[in-house]
Amino acid sequence: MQVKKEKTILHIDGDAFFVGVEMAKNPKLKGKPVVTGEERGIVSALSYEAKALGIKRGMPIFRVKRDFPKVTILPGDYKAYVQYSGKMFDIVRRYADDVEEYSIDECFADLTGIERLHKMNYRQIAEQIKKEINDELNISVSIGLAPTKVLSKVASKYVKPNGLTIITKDTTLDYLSKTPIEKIWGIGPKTSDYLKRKGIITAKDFIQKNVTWIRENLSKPYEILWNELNGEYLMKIDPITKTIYSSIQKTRSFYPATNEKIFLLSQLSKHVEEGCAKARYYKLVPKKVSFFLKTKDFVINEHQITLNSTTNVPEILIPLIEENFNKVYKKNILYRTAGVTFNELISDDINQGDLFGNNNLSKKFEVIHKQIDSLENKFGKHIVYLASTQKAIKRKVKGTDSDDFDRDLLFL
DNA sequence: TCTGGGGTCCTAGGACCC
DNA sequence: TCTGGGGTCCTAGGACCC
Repeated sequence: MQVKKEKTILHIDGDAFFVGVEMAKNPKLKGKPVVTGEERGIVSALSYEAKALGIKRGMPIFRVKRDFPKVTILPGDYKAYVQYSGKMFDIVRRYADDVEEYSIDECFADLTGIERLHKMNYRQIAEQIKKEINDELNISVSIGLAPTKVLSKVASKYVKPNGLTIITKDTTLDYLSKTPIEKIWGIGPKTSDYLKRKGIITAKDFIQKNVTWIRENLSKPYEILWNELNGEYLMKIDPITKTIYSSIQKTRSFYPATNEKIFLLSQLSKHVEEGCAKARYYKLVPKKVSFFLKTKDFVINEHQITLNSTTNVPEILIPLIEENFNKVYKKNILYRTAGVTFNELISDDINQGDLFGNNNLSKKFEVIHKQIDSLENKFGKHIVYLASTQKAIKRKVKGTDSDDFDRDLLFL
């Protein structure tokens, strides 16, 4: 019988990543309470010092200003975060060939078998990676090392910030007995409630169930999770850098909630324009487009449209949404969010058009939009937009970028 | 978690086919 | 005629993630 060689998977998680980068950019902020998210009106990331004061993610910025006047409030600098993220992953690639960029501040890497090459054991390699990230980028990360991806996520979370935790076959049970089931990657509120009702409180309780019980009570993804927690490597590292989206979504909430049809339609119109711009940027076209309204009570009403010809041109998509608007809209209900999603994106090059003759029109608009895109590149976002979007740009909306206003407008 | 915005993947059930 | 078994494709919707 062949014995499978145990894997060593590394997981790195940035510590309060966005503010970590802000502190690296401006070291004077180190050790101070700092939050980002000013431009959105809610806290999107916060330093450990800010956390200690009782500030939470999602807290309105005005409350932070009012209740914690000493806290530094910064707008998000997404470009910088992407840069730091890339540099962090590159440092990991000095040691491992297979690195999966999981999110802006997290990656997995397969370290299996590289000890000899680097003349260090796994702990030393992880320490070295951490040191290089600290020294070169001036940000702090937490690292987990374990035989599977799911266990490595448990490990990296176990000590934070600036932690390094190693879980082996022998110590798995011990760590999992101290990990509440809802902390496991892939087990959300619904499933953890369900499991708790069945008496499963910790991750150890979970892995001690037998496989038959898992199959009878849960769906397939949870069986994979169960195996991973039991040390069986099933979720592979996927080193392909994902530049291709399978969907693009644009949404915005507003306050107060409203049932004003014109306003909701113009919000959707704006989202379609932005979604189309993003799709064009990545040379993608959707096969399906859906839009939704979310009520004041957080109920989502959605409608999906299958396009008979793929297009990323708003002049074609917006009328379709207008036609179908009443399928989600009810007169007497107040809405708080509107959004648009482009589904089943395919590459623009293989977009062969259709048999219905829409394609020529689409192509004409495409030419115009390419020119607008390059104008916006030069002069900034929202210098040109459709008249149907006007209402969305003009009305002051909570959470809308302030630079949407007071621009010279050019109607199409 | 009193709830922002952008994503991925899985599943149940219906339509349709032989 | 209302009666099989089995397969595929599509859709809506749920659950989860950062």
